[in-house]
Amino acid sequence: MRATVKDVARLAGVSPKTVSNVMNGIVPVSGPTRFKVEQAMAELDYVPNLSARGLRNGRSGVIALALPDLATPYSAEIAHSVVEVAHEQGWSVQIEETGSDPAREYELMSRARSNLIDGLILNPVVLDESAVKVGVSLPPVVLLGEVSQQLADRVWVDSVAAARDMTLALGRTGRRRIAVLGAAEGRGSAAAVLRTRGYQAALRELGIPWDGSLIIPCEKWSPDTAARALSAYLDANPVPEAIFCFTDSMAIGALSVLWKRGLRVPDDVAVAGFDDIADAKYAVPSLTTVSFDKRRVASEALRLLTERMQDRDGPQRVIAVDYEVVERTSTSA
Amino acid sequence: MRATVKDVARLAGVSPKTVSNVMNGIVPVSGPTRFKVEQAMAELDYVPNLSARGLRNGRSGVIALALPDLATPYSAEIAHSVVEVAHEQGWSVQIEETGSDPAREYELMSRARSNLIDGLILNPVVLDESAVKVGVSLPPVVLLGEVSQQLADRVWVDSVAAARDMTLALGRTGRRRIAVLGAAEGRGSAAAVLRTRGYQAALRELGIPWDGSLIIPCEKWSPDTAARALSAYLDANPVPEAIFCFTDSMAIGALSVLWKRGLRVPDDVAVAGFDDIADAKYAVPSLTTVSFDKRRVASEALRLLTERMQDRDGPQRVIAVDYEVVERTSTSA
DNA sequence: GCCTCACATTACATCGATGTAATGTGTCCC
DNA sequence: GGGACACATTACATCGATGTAATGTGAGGC
Repeated sequence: MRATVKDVARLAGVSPKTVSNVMNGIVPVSGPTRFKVEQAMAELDYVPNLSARGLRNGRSGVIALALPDLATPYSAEIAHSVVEVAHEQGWSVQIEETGSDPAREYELMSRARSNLIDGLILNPVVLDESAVKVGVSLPPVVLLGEVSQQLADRVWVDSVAAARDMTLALGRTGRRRIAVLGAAEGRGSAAAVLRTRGYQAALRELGIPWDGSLIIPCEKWSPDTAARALSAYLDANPVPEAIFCFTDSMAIGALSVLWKRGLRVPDDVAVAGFDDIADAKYAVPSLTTVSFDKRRVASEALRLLTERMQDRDGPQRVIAVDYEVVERTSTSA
Repeated sequence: MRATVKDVARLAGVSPKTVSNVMNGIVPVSGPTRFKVEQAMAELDYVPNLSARGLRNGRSGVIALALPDLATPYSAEIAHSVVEVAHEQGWSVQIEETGSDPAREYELMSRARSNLIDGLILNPVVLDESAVKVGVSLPPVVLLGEVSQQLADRVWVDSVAAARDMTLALGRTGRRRIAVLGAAEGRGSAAAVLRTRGYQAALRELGIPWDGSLIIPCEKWSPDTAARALSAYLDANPVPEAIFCFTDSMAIGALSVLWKRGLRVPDDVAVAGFDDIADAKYAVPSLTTVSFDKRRVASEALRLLTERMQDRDGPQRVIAVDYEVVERTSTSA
């Protein structure tokens, strides 16, 4: 049987509350007593029961992180950063996958209200108006990424500006027939809409007329679907001078397709991505992309979240994380 | 204030226990009563407090998954599968990173004993003798991957056989100067030792004499370190006919280095990996690798874990997951 | 020697859900 | 009509840690 505070107290010859005081360190405990208690804890190999503590305190020390799909490198890197930063601050992280399913996002909200979780960092995909209902008593929530409505605290990278900068960078290398892969077709994700918007803005600045045939839609932002979409596109259209993929994962799929077709990157066509995942640097050829500090995203998200736990009714805040266009071989002139 | 069973009971005009009975469905509840209770729950937007339930039941419905580094594609895919399978069975997953640090593995064990977690799936790196102490009352644990000692239930892929098969496959394409990248130098990870052993076995079968200069050590199994290690190696040694990388991540680093040096894959040198991560198929050129079903790994691990929770003293079990050598462009003749 | 004051420690209640054992409410049968 | 029996429901205790308020213990001052 597991030892409890009671057992420790009995062995140390003190009351349970004193044991608790030793652990928490808020109420002062005299030296000798503390020593006795600590020895008893060690002897019994005492581990506090966090369910009981959570029940009593109303806090569990666990936050949830909800991502669309952990297997994608982008999500994985974000998860890595969040887990790392959270651990440094004494939090545990429970991971949930939403699979782009709004129902899961609802489910998570109620899970977060079940007191096993003190807060939620949510990277929504379809969300927008769906899950985060206004008026319902929400747990502390921080959103990651682009969301059209302002529903909760949020950490993001300015997709419009970044996509614009990337398109301008492609333009500077002299390429004019710049395609985008992953654009929003009808109601797409917020990120797709915004990145498309930045792309359009850049075209205007570059004096390049809008050409709808350079918009390559792609429903899922994975290498598989990107590869299929690009392949189908190339079957029916001339090769663009550049392809701006809305994520690095898609760019990796694109590079693979281009290579298989004997098209040389960057000589025949330039390729750019977004996110700067770890493998971008090791793509063949190394991938030009929009880079930002994922650890910073994680630490800002956690900061907003913990501050929100303190002050449930404070004003909503939005943190924009800096980005940078990193030009590598895949777009060299 | 959050509603509790008491509030629901009052509104429904029944006792708290009846509310509990409705939720759990073990004790029968008459139709009308059940209806009243359900309506009261809906009206109050009742969400059960899982800390309290966990305290009472001794189970939290949460398992922990500990991986060396979530950001690596391999870990990410495993995490994805575990989270997915666990969710299907009603479990939540708390993720921890060990960063190859045995201290973290200890910490996890005690965390798992703190009742916030019902069990632990651990992918150890250095572990071996370190963390899982015999004789200490352990929580239910399932180990993933290669471990030299038999300490707990385990799910693995037979690294010796797989490495042997891969090496034989490389030999069949006529290549004889087969290097390995990531081999164990001194006390390496269990996987490194076993894969090296399989490689050696294959060489003997192929009648290729052992050549120590073809062993390229690499302390961390990341693209970065692999790229650096291979680069340094190529500065000082002739180009091998094939490079068997002990993980796909390393292979991706290797492909990048080879491409930068103008060495053509597979014409000048073949490259093979291990794990069949999602990007292997989209590498340039597509990567030959050892493939296995990660979802199967996850479901077997979860099965062993839940069965272990039922029967803490049952015999230890080991599940070997099938693998397959998938030959892609990077090793074609 | 007595009273005060500070401080460490204790007894008890509490967090919310649920198992146990007892109570209540019917139905069925002789 | 009365007794037995099934079944739904209830009162109470419990899981383990901790806040509250009260108690105990000592030192220090007159």
